[in-house]
Amino acid sequence: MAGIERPGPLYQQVAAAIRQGIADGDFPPGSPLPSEAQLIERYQVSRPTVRNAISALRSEGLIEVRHGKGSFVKDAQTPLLTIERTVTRSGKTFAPDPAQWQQAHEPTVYRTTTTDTTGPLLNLGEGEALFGVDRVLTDPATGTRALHRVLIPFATAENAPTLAGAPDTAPEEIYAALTAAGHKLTWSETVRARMPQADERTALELPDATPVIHTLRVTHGTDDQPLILEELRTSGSQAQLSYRITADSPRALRAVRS
Amino acid sequence: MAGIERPGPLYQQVAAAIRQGIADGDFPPGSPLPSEAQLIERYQVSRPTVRNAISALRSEGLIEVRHGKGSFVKDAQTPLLTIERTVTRSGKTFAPDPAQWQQAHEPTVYRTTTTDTTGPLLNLGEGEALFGVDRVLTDPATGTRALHRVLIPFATAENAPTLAGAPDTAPEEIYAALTAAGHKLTWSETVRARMPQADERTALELPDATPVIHTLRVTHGTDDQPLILEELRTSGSQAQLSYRITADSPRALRAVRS
DNA sequence: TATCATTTGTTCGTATGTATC
DNA sequence: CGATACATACGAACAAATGAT
Repeated sequence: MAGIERPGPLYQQVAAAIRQGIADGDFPPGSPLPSEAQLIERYQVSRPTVRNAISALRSEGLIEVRHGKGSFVKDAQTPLLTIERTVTRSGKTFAPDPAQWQQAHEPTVYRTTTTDTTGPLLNLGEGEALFGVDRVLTDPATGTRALHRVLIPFATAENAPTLAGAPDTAPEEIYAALTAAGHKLTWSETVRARMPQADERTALELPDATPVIHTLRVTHGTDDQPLILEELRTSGSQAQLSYRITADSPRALRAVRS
Repeated sequence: MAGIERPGPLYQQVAAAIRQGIADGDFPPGSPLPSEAQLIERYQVSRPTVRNAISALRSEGLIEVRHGKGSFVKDAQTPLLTIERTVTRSGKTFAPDPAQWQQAHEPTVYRTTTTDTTGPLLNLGEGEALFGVDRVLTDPATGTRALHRVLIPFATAENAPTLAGAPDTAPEEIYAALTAAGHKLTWSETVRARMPQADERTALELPDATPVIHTLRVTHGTDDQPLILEELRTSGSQAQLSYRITADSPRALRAVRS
């Protein structure tokens, strides 16, 4: 054994030794770890033990393993992209999300109905008709991807003539259309994090051990009536959300459940 | 082989079959999966293959494995706890976070200095002196835990007499003290998600495949001057954050980096 | 293009340790 | 205490990706 004496499972001892090596700068960010064969030799353990140790480090997000090449230390992941979630407005026009999103494809427009998740948020029963618009967004500067969805109840579309014909409008312009229809808009938003589903992992091109940030934003009009629902999913380690907050009098807080 | 013919690694086929069983309701939430020995028998594969499949499902957060007992289907985890991040005020008093936090221990008060993360947020150089206050919070209704940290620059404490003597004050009262000192407060907050460190996993009592939601909140006073920095870390699957947003004129957005 | 060495991925077999009931 | 279930550990072989020859 080479420098391993602490108690606990062998593979954890190996993992701890490698962790220490990373912390000590023996393996700087981006550099390769010793190969499995070398780790076997160095710590005098079997291959399953080495692989178990590497698996532990990978699920901590500390290293990245590439088939046929080796294991590499991830660089301390400062989020590359900041997504500003505060809504800004100049007169009657709303500023777009300052992230330089590009659409990977044309938006997908479809019809659907409320579910037990979306129904309560829109203050509708189950089975009510909705327009849905899905977009895959890309930030070309960082390569970060995001999935964006807008759900527009038929009732909302009917009251804002611009929307009924073209639900695949940018969110800023939906806001403007709703304002033009006489609404004074406010928003409520919830944020949660979870591990991605398999399809999300491929759609967002997520590496291992990367959680998904999931936001639900409800746009409220006059009398706090819910008008539309937006959903945004993106990488929790590549992107961060940003909010600006001002103190407000304690109106009845809308309870937002998901 | 029993119902497995798709291509790809064997363990992925087994994992897919179990996933399907969960989706089909063969294994309802909370119920145990067949034991390893039974899965070996059912799919006619070796023990490493079965364990590999189970490991994949575990890292997706689909199942939970308990030593000596078995593997259990996790119930679809709707966040149990909503943490309202909007600041509300009545006159000169600020309302506390409505989550029913209890302190697990007395707050830990210490002195520290700015780092390359905290310095820029507070608009200070590196090595500037700070008070630090750490708290472990618990929501008794759900058992959800959170780690809260307040960093108070000495310069801020000196200008708000109440703070200098007792930095371990509840955030609402810090806000009130800063308002009393003549500041009109605004806040900027960033949210990110990542996998927990080992110590966070134990402190927050996180199960496997659970990401951490990490927020950084800067309180700004007159002239957008940064006054204090708050940090909140909690489970991304047990808790969700909630924000209320009103459209604002496009002032210079404070770029918040972490 | 083809081949080869290196490196990680998958799969089998087997034995023993430890937690739960 | 014993039976069951998961955890750890060793050994061995072949597959697949990568990069260089």
